[in-house]
Amino acid sequence: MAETTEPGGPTGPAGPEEPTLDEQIAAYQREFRDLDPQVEKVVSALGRLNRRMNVAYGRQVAALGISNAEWEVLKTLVLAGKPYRLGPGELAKRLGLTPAAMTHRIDRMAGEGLVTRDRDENNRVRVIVELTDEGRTKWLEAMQMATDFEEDLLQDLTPDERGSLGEMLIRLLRRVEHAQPDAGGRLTDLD
Amino acid sequence: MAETTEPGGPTGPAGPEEPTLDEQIAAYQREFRDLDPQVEKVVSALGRLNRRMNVAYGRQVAALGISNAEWEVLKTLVLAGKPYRLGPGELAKRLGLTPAAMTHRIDRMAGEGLVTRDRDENNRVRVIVELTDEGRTKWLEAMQMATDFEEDLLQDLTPDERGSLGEMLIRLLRRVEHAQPDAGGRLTDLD
DNA sequence: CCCGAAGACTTCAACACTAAAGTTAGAACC
DNA sequence: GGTTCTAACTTTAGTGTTGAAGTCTTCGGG
Repeated sequence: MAETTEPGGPTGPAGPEEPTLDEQIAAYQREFRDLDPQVEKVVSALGRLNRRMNVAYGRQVAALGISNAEWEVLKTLVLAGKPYRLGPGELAKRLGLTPAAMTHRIDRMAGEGLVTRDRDENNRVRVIVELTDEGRTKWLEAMQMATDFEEDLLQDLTPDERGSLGEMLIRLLRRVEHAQPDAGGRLTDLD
Repeated sequence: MAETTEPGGPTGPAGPEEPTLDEQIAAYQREFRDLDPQVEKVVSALGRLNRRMNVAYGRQVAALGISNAEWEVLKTLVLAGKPYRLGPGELAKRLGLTPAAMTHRIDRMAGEGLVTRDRDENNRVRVIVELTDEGRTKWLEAMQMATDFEEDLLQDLTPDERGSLGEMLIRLLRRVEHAQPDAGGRLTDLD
């Protein structure tokens, strides 16, 4: 059964493999004349790196029986600090999803015992989502796995390199935040 | 109507705002003793940066009347090179989604005239998805917007900095790829 | 007081994606 | 040259998300 999907050459060693980063940039340059390879290299590497990292995180937390999406909620609640409470609206805003999606996500997580959902007694319009002890434990386990992974990931960089990498990324972040006052961008994934 | 969701202090200026990157790292350190702030800074900045960038891309291509998902398909076909053809299975693999999802995505895009879908006459099990002229034009327009944006994003970095940033990212990429032989990680988003 | 308006969710309908089962065309074997 | 295997898609059922409409509480006048 032939190779995979090659309509071209008979035995070309350059099959329709997924291109490496360098191949990809070369291909873009062929198709799009005024492309700065250095810029493209940074941007493409950023994108790929993030994608692989998210896959890795997903697998790790799956081992704990939670989804990446649930982990995001746990992180957000922990970041809010004791007593680990936030309303659905605020959670939705921070996670970058709609209130409707948040409602369902909280349903699930409450069913699994990771959070509780109660009406605010002082203002019965509001709802309070609070992390349970079980939820906090899950967060801790996931956090341990994540930091181990991250430490390993940066292993090849010297402390100086880590510093300058972080500094440059923050500069880019500032730039993109400045260019984007905010607006309703949906796209999941937190850090 | 009060602030937003503050059960704590009466007028604390530190409301439940979305934390800045530094606040976030400080919060994690409070909750998780053995956290390396430098590592966390890199990882968190990476995550945030990518999220904002994806939102930005999404808005730009939306102005052209296509979704981020559709743009990924266009990019993948262009990367395949002339005659801009790939099978649904190969597309699915490169985009990180299931063949089933690919089927529907191609349906839509064929309906919009961005691609054509035909059976391979030499092997009628296979299907060939090919970019139309309109699809290629859309890609070009999107590419122009994307590169303008990327160029602007990196504006504050010197050529040397761009080079070392790219080099470090690629080192990280290699490490994460090495640690992840591949496996079936789903998570969309391409570069 | 009672009424209208605003705020904070929740519900509903439509859509996109995944996992698993189904379909159909070539390949391999005897 | 028919049976079985495999590959490449498509279909189906179930989950998660969005956008819009609906519900319920609280606030602000008249």
